[in-house]
Amino acid sequence: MRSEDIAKLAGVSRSTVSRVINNYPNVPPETREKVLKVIQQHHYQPNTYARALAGKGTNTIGLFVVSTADKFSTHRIYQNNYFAPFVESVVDTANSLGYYVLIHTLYTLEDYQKVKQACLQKRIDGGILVGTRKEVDVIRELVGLEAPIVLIDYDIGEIIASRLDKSNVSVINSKDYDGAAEAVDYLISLGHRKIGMINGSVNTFSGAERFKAYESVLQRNGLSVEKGYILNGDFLKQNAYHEVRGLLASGQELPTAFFAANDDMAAAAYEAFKEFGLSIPEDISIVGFDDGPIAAQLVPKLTTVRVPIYDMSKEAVQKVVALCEQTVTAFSTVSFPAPLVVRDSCREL
Amino acid sequence: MRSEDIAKLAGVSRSTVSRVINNYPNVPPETREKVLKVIQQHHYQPNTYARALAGKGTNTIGLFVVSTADKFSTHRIYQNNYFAPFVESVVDTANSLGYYVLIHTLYTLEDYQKVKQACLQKRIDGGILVGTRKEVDVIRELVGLEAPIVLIDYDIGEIIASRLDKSNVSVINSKDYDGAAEAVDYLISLGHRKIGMINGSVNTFSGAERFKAYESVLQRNGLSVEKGYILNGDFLKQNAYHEVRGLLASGQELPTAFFAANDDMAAAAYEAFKEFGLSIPEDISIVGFDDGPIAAQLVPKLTTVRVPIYDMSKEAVQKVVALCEQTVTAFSTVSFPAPLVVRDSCREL
DNA sequence: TTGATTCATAAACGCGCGTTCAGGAATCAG
DNA sequence: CTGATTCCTGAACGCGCGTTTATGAATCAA
Repeated sequence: MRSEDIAKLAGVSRSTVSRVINNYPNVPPETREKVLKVIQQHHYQPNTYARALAGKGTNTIGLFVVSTADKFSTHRIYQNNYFAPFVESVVDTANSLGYYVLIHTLYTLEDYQKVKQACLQKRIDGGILVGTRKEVDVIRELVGLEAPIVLIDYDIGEIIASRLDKSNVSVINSKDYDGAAEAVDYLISLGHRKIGMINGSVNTFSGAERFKAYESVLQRNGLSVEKGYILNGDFLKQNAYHEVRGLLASGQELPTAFFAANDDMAAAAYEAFKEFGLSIPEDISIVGFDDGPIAAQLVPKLTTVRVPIYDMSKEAVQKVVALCEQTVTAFSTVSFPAPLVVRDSCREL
Repeated sequence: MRSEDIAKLAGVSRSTVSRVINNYPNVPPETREKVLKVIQQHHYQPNTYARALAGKGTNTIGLFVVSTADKFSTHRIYQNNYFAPFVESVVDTANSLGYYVLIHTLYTLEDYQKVKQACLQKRIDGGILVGTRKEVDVIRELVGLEAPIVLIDYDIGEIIASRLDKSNVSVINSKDYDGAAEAVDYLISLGHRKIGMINGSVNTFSGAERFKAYESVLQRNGLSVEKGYILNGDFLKQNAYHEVRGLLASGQELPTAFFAANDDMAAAAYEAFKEFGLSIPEDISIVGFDDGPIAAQLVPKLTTVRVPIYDMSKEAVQKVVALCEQTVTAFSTVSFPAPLVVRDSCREL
């Protein structure tokens, strides 16, 4: 069923059908009614690609989720308590704005080319990237495309930032440094002096910021940063679990508190602690990051830093859509606050 | 950058460029090389929509995830231990076959129209639906479309099944009835006589099958089906939690074992039991369904029925892609086995 | 009644690409 | 050397739709 068929059935020309569909003003009510009726009856839907080709967009945005694990890993990222809400929220927001979401997972550095490809092919009107690694020079790769791009959780350099208004790249992130600093400050205020860290991937914006804050706050308070207390994780449960067990089994003196770079790894620590007979918060305190769904489900409830995932993803979609529809032309950087949420996983020493 | 630009730069006609891109045999090696070089240099990518319009597909499949919750609910479905792996696996499989995935969430009955729309608009070459409700007459809505459709977790009637080879609709599901029967049989074999059920949405294929099996097995063993022991959930944690608490607080005699229609609701029962001082499996036994990631993470590890989610979603994508590319023309129904995985959440009476 | 203006609509072009078809060059057989 | 064949390639058409432009009808003012 093409628009020409509709035109014939309605006794008008194809142009008129098109004008009706696109809400042109200069078509008399009766004609409009007549055409709409035929469209309804035959369940006509304009061909997206012909439409796109003729100049309309495609109402499709790309969502590119960067995995810290590799494709063959058993750590599945959409089970991750950070990405899952992102995906869901992006899809819902986009749908409610009449947009479709093309979802793609990025495992390797080469996979980033998929973003460029999708834009060059005009497959998407714009794109959102979540969890981009720092070593990828995304800016240079993506700048200059026609499609607007929003990077969630990324930090562009100062220089590039100053020219951002001319770029097609916007950035949305949370104030991870501040949130992490507040978390560590909180532990210190409770009397903790030996504080361990369970790191996320430090080659991501979030991973790096959270660790930097940890180091700085310790130093600012005259506490030493013990290498042995820093566990290297990757935001995923499994590795964190083994790292924590390793420390616990080593026999060395333990920290009295841990700061985990995300909730999943904190949950892994919960398990390891339990297996070694350590109870939270009596024997050991812990703070997480993200405030994803598991945070409040853990026993005891996890004190953590809240990342406003829904707000961020909503903002990202709205931004991309606005840029696609040119209701906005300025690109921007938006930082959401990341406050500490105190629950039951820390005790005063 | 259009193919005509490439043609000019390479000193050939647009037709030749097209032939190179689409791997036509009748173009001499040198010419091919020359054109490919220009394409590489200028990062040319053919416009997807022009391509689609000219007869090629779009290499895009739709993934429609049906939510049992409503859009404004706080129960987010992609955090659900059943859907998240599905989404991830579908995306990965599709990408590895060179396909893109358009993801959509279906909340209301009207939302099912989105599936038809996407097909009619030629936005997708084919579609996959997960978790379709029974009351939706999806068959009638979707049959007759040009695009192939795969329904995961659905049961088409016998009559329609016999004509399935002429239809565009295929079905993939797990043998939920058998799996559930095995689970309840197992509890009975351990000596349990009072077995409760935590139901999922019985308006879905899975929900209905699992409950039917529960009833049948009890009756076959001469056990009565106690209304009071049947809790009505919706596959989501929160409601199950309140239902279980309600039963525990009611003061009535408790079952010695529960069969939960999925792992998430079993996890909710874990919490409720713990709060009422009941330990698993000493005081009460429980079996779940799905064998999602949390099953083995729960303490004690959950005995559950394994649904081969990755296999099913992989099969679904391969099926759709094969149908899109017409390497296969027969539509089919595939049922995967759902075996009981015995862990630590049940004890012998 | 006539010229000027508005309004409704159809014809025509372009979006970028795949593919068919025909023509020209090159190769071959005779 | 000539006619037949093969090989290569460019022109032309169509995919379905948005939009511009032109045309003809209808309305208005004078």
